[in-house]
Amino acid sequence: MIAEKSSQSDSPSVVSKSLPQVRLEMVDTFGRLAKAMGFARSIGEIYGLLYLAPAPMSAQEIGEALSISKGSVSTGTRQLITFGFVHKVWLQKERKDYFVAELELGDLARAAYDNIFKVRAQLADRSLTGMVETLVDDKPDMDPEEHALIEQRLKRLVKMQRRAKQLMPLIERFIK
Amino acid sequence: MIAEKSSQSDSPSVVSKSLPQVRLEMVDTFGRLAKAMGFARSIGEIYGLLYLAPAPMSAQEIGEALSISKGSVSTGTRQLITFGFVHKVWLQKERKDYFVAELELGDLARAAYDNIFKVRAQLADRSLTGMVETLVDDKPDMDPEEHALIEQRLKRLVKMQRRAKQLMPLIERFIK
DNA sequence: CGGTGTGTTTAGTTTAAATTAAACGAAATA
DNA sequence: TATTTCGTTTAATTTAAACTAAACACACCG
Repeated sequence: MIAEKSSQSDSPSVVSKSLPQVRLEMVDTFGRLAKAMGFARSIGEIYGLLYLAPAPMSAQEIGEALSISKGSVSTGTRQLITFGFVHKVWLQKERKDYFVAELELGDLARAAYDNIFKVRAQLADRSLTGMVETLVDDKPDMDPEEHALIEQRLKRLVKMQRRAKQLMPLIERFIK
Repeated sequence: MIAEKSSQSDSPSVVSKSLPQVRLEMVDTFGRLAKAMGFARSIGEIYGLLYLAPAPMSAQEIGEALSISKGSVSTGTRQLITFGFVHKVWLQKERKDYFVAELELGDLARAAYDNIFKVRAQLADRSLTGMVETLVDDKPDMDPEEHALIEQRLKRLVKMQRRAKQLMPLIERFIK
């Protein structure tokens, strides 16, 4: 038999108050999305949970809703906060932290852009520069033809990177 | 009979011909990049190897240069080919496949865009649509206030997605 | 037909990452 | 000060992904 909707009284192993289907789907969707972007699934799930929450949620509530541990909630929320996807709120008199999803889509996109795309672009930039330098060092020991070929291909990459850099402010204008 | 390559000058445990430093760096850089984008590191390494290769490389050569197994080379090259980053060539009379990196930067960017970004966008699209439908199903059992709130937030997402869609042709124009 | 040189697939192993449980620490409460 | 209640951190476990070795399949050649 499958999940009886409303048994007279709640049996012990049943989740205290199960979420509506939409919210479960949102949790799942953001969980997948996070994973696709190289983050832990739970990070996405927490955000998905908070995104449709009618009120700020405590760490404990989050853990129970998603069946994950205190520790995971702690590290997950911390990450989300540093990325700017979530913020803490303090409810009157309460000792607990409460969490709220950042809904402002512009802010969200910008945070993602700054923290992920831009950083990666810089890293790529640096290593490309490094390779150009290395090629100079390698030159003496290298077949001249191979050297020329590699030089030419590195130049391609530099060119591509320049193009990407042109694209960036364009995107920035769009999402800010 | 297992003929070792040529007994004259090769010591057995030494890699047949070690790559110049630049090429090693390229392998490493693309390996990292791939990992950062959620792919297996080896995928990136294969591409990095081929990108600076003076000639098409066989599966065996790739495996030896990167010290990875036949199987990894096989699955790696397959992925790269389906993404359009690499293609096979047949050298005259040879039975083996040889691999070449796709150098055309436009093609590369387009392939990445089509195969990764666009696909993800479509997936997100579909699940969002699904959630809107689910919300309709959920409505009867749901607190009207919560329903309204969720509806409003789903609408935000839809709006954001519409913006993202506007951005896409812009990017396409740029990279094609 | 074998036999040889390929590429692919599969089952099992290894490695890396995410998650948890438990210890710890800090603040509030009495 | 002792106690409770959170939140964070650490060590250990679990889970997932990548990788390998070996079996398999296919084409070609004798």
